[in-house]
Amino acid sequence: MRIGELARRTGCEVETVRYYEKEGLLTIPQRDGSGYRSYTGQQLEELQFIRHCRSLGMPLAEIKALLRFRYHPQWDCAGVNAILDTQIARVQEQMRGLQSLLEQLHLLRMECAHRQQAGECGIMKNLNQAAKGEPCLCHPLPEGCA
Amino acid sequence: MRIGELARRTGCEVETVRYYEKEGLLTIPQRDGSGYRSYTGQQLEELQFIRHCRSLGMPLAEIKALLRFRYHPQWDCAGVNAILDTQIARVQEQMRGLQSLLEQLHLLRMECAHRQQAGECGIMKNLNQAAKGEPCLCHPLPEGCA
DNA sequence: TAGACACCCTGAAGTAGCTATAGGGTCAAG
DNA sequence: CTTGACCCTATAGCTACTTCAGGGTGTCTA
Ligand SMILES: [Zn+2]
Ligand SMILES: [Zn+2]
Ligand SMILES: [Zn+2]
Ligand SMILES: [Zn+2]
Repeated sequence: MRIGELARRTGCEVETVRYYEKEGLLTIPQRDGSGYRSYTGQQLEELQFIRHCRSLGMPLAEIKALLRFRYHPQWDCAGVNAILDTQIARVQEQMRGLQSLLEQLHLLRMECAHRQQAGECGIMKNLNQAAKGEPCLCHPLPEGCA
Repeated sequence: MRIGELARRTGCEVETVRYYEKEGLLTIPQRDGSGYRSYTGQQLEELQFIRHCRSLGMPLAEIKALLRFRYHPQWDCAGVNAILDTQIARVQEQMRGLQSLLEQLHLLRMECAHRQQAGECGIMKNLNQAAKGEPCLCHPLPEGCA
């Protein structure tokens, strides 16, 4: 099959497929008489493997590593588990960051209940205070306001 | 003060300061006899305002908008509130995404309890199944596995 | 007076994972 | 013989920086 059909079947863009090839994730395909890429069912599976891992938020470098385990089923899977654990830790870390961000934003948002002049707006007042080095409501920690 | 002191006082890198200037966030500073940038207390506050907003996860375009409200205190603050609401919605959206990602990763991770050959590893088996278009444990939805 | 060192300058490239654009070739249908 | 759908390469753009190459400035010391 050609690149368009491959893309349609996997739900990803043609440019993305070419990008994965350039990045060394997808096996280099054969070319037909017109110089068009020609893919096999193997490569369709390979691309679906990649997209599935991407949907789990994994970076391309780690997907590359997982593909190597796919091609070497006799290898010890400890590396696979490690990749998963790393990814879980990364996602947890990001969630912690977003959680505290959300709390800060909520605190800040509550400073303005109704429309008024920006100079009187509790949000702007708070941001301007913080700019002067004074304490702010959104970062009520001892050393806050990075 | 020169750029190094400004950077030290705000805890950001010299290159970041020059970057903000290039992006039109920081007021263009005076230059001294040697062509070095020379900053005032006003600009220190401006930079601290920017860094504070960045610590709330706001993109530079929205910080630019907030800076305009800072310089126009007579404007209606509805735009300020809208920026905050947008940012809160964005963070909530990201958290929802990460939350479901985390659940999927946990389900997948549980497929392998001990070291073995990658070909026998429950994680790899699951990923390979998904690559063939078969249902996977990490995406147990009707249409899952994007 | 020469060298060392800390600081400053510009401009360009690199990061992640694509997406989009420019400028062209291939092929079947009408 | 032209239209349209598809394909190709190479390059730039996106975010928010960081890093690097190559060079200038200013002060202190030997
Ligand atoms: Zn307000
Ligand atoms: Zn704050
Ligand atoms: Zn395993
Ligand atoms: Zn899945």
